[in-house]
Amino acid sequence: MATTKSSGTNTFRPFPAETPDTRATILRAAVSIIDSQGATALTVRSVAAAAGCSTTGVYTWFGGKNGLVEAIFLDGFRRFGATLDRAGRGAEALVRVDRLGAAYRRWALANPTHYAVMFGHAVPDYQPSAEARSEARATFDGLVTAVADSIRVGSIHGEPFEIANHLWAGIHGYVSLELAGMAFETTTAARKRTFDAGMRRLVTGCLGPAD
Amino acid sequence: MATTKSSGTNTFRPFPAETPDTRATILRAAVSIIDSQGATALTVRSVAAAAGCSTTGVYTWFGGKNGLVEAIFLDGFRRFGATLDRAGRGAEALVRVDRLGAAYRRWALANPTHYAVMFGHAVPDYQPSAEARSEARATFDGLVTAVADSIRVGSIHGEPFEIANHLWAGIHGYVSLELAGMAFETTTAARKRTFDAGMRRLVTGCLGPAD
DNA sequence: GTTATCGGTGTAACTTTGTTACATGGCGAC
DNA sequence: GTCGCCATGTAACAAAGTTACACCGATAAC
Repeated sequence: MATTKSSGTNTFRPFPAETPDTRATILRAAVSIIDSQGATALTVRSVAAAAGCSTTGVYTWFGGKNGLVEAIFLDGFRRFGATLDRAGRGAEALVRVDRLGAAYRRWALANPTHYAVMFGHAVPDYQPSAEARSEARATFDGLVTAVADSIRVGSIHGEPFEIANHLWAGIHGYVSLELAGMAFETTTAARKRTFDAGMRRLVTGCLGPAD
Repeated sequence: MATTKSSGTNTFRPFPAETPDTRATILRAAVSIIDSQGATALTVRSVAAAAGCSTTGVYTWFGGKNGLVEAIFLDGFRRFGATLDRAGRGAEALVRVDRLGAAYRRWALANPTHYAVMFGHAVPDYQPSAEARSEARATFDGLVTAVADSIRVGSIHGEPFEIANHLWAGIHGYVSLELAGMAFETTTAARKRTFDAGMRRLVTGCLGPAD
């Protein structure tokens, strides 16, 4: 039920690092498991064992497996958003778009299960709550506006928000198909070339007027 | 182990419709469950009950749940491919592309769980085998070449295969985000408008030279 | 005609996993 | 010092994938 209890009985904590912070420990263990062993290995028991607590701890701090997965979902979007923010700094308009696309693909390929939890149904039964989806979208609002701003000074015409959304959909499409094993290319180098060409094509489609 | 046993003891079957064909019955039941109740409800027991047999039947004909899901996977691509084939007939180049995109989105939204099994990890533990992925790609080879052919007579330049792949990725990106609840628009009408605009933008990106 | 073999079937059990009930213990409040 | 809260652990329950085993009917062999 109660999913956020970060401030427990210890109301005065001069050094927050001292507290065990069971919730963070469990979440770290869960992310570690899902990254290293996949979604199937993410069981309440395995998480509890890795976190050094009993299964009850997962229910105390996350309300159940769903709550834990939702925390993984949100954690993923925060990290993903931070990575994209870093990649999107400096450089000029169109270069920034290219870098964001490359960083997007790199992060997704490096964290395939995490990405699947965020955008697919990697964990059965789990559906992100409205709040979680909203926060996920908020993460992308940052990206979307960054892209839009970087684009506005370029040679692109059209509504910035719609263009950023279009780029997002296209990039996600390439990455999602590649992760699903549906890419036609057999080598990673070839897939990267295809992705890069796709990025150029996507941007090309945004150079003209909306229609 | 043995997944295909369509020819059993009855070597001579003057009227194939007479045979019970347990395998087809089980598969039909599974597809029905996954379409109407989602991936979570797809249990070996529920499928067996719906098919009017015991759980052993699923193991006899599909080798286990994985084999059953793989059959669903393949069945989905066959139906999906047939739908796209129907939608892509007649009409001229760019119109065909638009119709294919619309049919693609319509099928995916009408069969969300099935689509998730085919392109996401809707069922835990299941990973399509190499043969299944190959057959799925073969289904799309039909689409890809159809698109490429329909495009070749149009005003589009570039390698047909790459362009068709690009359109596929873009369409899948929009549809996949919409199915994940990540679309920014709140009404289905608005989402359709965004998708249509995206289709135009995707095609626009293919009008110029490759780079 | 009798018998052996093979393959599809059902029952029942085992294992894993999500979940919950209940008892315990530590900590602050009064 | 006592009470109450709440995080925790143990143990149990229910659901689901899987497997062992016995059964039965048809076909083939003799």
